[in-house]
Amino acid sequence: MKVRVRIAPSPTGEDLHIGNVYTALLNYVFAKKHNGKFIVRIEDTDRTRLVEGSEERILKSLRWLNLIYDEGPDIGGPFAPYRQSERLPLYRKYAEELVEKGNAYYCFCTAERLIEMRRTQKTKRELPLYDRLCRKIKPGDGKSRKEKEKYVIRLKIPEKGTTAFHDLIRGDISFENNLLDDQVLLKSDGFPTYHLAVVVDDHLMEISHVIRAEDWISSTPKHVLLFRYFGWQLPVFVHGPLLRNPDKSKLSKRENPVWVSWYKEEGFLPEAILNYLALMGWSHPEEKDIFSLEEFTDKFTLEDLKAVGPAFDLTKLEWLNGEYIRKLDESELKSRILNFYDRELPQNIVGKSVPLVRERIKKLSDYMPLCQFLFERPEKYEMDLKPYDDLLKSAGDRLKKITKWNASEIGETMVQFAEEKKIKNSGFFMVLRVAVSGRKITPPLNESLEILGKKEVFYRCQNF
RNA sequence: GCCGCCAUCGUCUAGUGGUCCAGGACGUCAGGUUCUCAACCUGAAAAUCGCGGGUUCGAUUCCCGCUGGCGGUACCA
Repeated sequence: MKVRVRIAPSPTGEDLHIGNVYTALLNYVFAKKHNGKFIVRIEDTDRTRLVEGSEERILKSLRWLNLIYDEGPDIGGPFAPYRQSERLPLYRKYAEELVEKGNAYYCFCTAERLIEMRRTQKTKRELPLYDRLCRKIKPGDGKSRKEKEKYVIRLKIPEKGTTAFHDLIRGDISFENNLLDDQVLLKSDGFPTYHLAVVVDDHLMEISHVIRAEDWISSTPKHVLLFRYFGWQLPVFVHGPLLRNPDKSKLSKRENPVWVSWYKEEGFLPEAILNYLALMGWSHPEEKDIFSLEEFTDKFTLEDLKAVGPAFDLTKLEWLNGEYIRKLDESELKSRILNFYDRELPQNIVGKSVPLVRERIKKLSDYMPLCQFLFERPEKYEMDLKPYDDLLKSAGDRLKKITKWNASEIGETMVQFAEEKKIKNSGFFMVLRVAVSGRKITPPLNESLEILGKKEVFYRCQNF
């Protein structure tokens, strides 16, 4: 079977949601593994929730993450367009076809009636389903009424029986038909609902595997019914776990950063994010925690995916990110840092500082707090330096005399100096550190002084 | 409420009838190293395998029930 999978983000948020990244990763990896196609389809059928620029940012984030898609709204493909708002006539056509076949019907109920209906259902403790009033309208009457009245098209759910489907990781799942709602397929604004659009497009785009999160399980029977009514072949359904907040609720922006842009701004590396996500619901056969996307692709199988919703743990992501930073070679890390801070930083200083910070930062954003003093003189000092005025000045004088300005010379000189002054190394180095950087936590001192240069160090020993 | 999915250390997970008084990783704690902080090394604590029944010579592993968590229940996706 030709493998074609898709992700279907809706442009209703600030950016790509990290939960969508997870689903995208599963789809991407599955496609790559089977030499299939990974497709992005934008599901922009809800005009009320549409967010300006969202689609653009979603696509940009996918690229940033290196989840490169083969077909999509901006790059086209054999089944274009890949934006549902540009496929409207299609959905109408198929919805009408269903009405024609008797598997769907026009509904003229107003929003007010539906609200009222649900209210009574609630008080009578009945199921909150559409009462199927318009299902009784004769087909001919429906056809003529729709010419002058606002209407939607609803799916006709069988009154009896069950609708079942097979999920690749959860097995057989079945639902009683009498618990299913006569779902709206075509809204009164002419846009399809997700349910219609997803089925039509998945079929038309020849999607072989529908890999999505588990919150779609309960609407899958409606999709199955649609596939059947149309006489189309069912894709393989795979419902992965839903990422959770620490309290185990569905991952939300209230409790967790969810937008990819946040992770980018925080200095997480795309490869670390993907590696971390790969650990959700799946584990490497050799119990490895760190592996590349290629290796993940090689070892991954959908069947091994667990159905439990894992909690998203930023702490572990940070650790993993640190591991990835340490694996980067110096020039690569240098350019990532330079890239991360859009403002102009002196390349040579960043380059020299890289070996000093590589083991000290977990995120790219950790760089500046640690290295700011290499670029500008400290404004504040985390320690009162008054008592050490003389000490620092004479240390400055001593440093000035060094002819070969390098870390080891500086180190030896300072150790000797501390000895002469009968101060403990650790105490002395701390005073010097704060004088030069303003901070108690810095990269190794000698190397930092080397980078700063003799003149600047001398200056900072005199002025604080 | 109803329907559905799920259930191993705090978190991510391994394991599947005996080799598991449950293994790894993050985190935590202690120690080592050290000019600070990291990194690194060593070690420790941490899961009566949600509870109760079965099946079995034997269940974390199979079955049932319960409980709990989560999801769905829209002219949102």
